[in-house]
Amino acid sequence: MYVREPAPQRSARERLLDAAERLVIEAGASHVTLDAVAKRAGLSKGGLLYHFPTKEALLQSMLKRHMSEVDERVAAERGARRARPSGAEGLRERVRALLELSPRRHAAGAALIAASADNPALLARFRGRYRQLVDELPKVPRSFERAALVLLAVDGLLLGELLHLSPYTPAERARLIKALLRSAARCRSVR
Amino acid sequence: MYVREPAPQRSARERLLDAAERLVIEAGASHVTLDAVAKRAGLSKGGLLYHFPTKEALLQSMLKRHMSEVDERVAAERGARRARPSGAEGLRERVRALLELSPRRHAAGAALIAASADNPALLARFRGRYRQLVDELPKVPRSFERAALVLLAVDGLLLGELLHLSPYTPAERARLIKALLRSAARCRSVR
DNA sequence: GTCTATAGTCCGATAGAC
DNA sequence: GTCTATCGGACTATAGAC
Repeated sequence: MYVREPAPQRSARERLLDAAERLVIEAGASHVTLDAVAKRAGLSKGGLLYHFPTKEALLQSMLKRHMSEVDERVAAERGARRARPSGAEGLRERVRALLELSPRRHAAGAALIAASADNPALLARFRGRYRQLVDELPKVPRSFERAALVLLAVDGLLLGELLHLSPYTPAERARLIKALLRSAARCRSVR
Repeated sequence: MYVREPAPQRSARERLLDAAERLVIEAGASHVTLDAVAKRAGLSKGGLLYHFPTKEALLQSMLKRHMSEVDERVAAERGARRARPSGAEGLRERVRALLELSPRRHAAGAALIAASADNPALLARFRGRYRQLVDELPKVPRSFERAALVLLAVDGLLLGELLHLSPYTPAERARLIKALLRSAARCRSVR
């Protein structure tokens, strides 16, 4: 006798988060309405609101799941090399992990930020996570700027693409990413 | 006899654009409603819609005016030095001009992008302007990446601040801007 | 847990008086 | 040119049946 299937298929909750994520990526923040999300997940609006009592709760869960997935990806990248690097060493790995994230994950993160754009509470969570990253940067006068500039350029690239105002061709983008990784690697020695 | 006052005071049209700009900066994109803009300009919604037949027309005019003002600022910076620089030389001046723009102008630009976030037509105009900038960058393999990375970092800083997810302290920000200008200046010689 | 129905709000836009 | 009044639609959220 079996215990009723451990995880027969994705739970309704997860299907809702999937649907919302797909929507925010494909249609943009303004199209993430309760109706649209529920319809896409094959549920009614009432059904959605059972799992997420408010829209903010939905966004909050999307954000949380997204950050977990990015962390897992970074941890995987880290595991494949050496354990627990710190300072600028960690930066290189994080930049690599960030840039090698699937386009889908990029889009999700950036679009989520856009969707949270006028919700200070949601953004605070994101900002806090970012601050942790900055605190791991080397403190030495020149190294800090070097490392932070790499981070800023990554932001510029990803946010620019989210907002559809990046004018770079795929070829140019590839060159930029290579340069970014080179730059991040160069930071290591200046630690 | 006088020709009915050349420009007695700001026209209703300009007052509307001012009001909309103040709103998008202070309250965020989602608060730029026709009602709110009209009220802030001391007009009714009907009055507003006489000058701007649709909301998109309003945003379009805001964008146009904003880009004109930035261009004027860059031209001023340019005039104070030497005329018509090109390539990476132009980059340094543009980066300087961009970074030295008033916080208000920064906020306006970034907030406008956010307000246009799901209007492809409006964004195309912005993207086109950006592409011109990229086309002025040096084409040489290493120089291009160097220069583009500076631009990307500027974007990252400004967009990050728009979205209120920049975690940098004012002191850190000042250090980053100095580093950015140094980096842009260094591009010149690699032309 | 999931549904339907609907309340209540706000938005962009139109119509027409002045 | 500017106003008031209002329409039609979309949104978040609630209430209550199943």
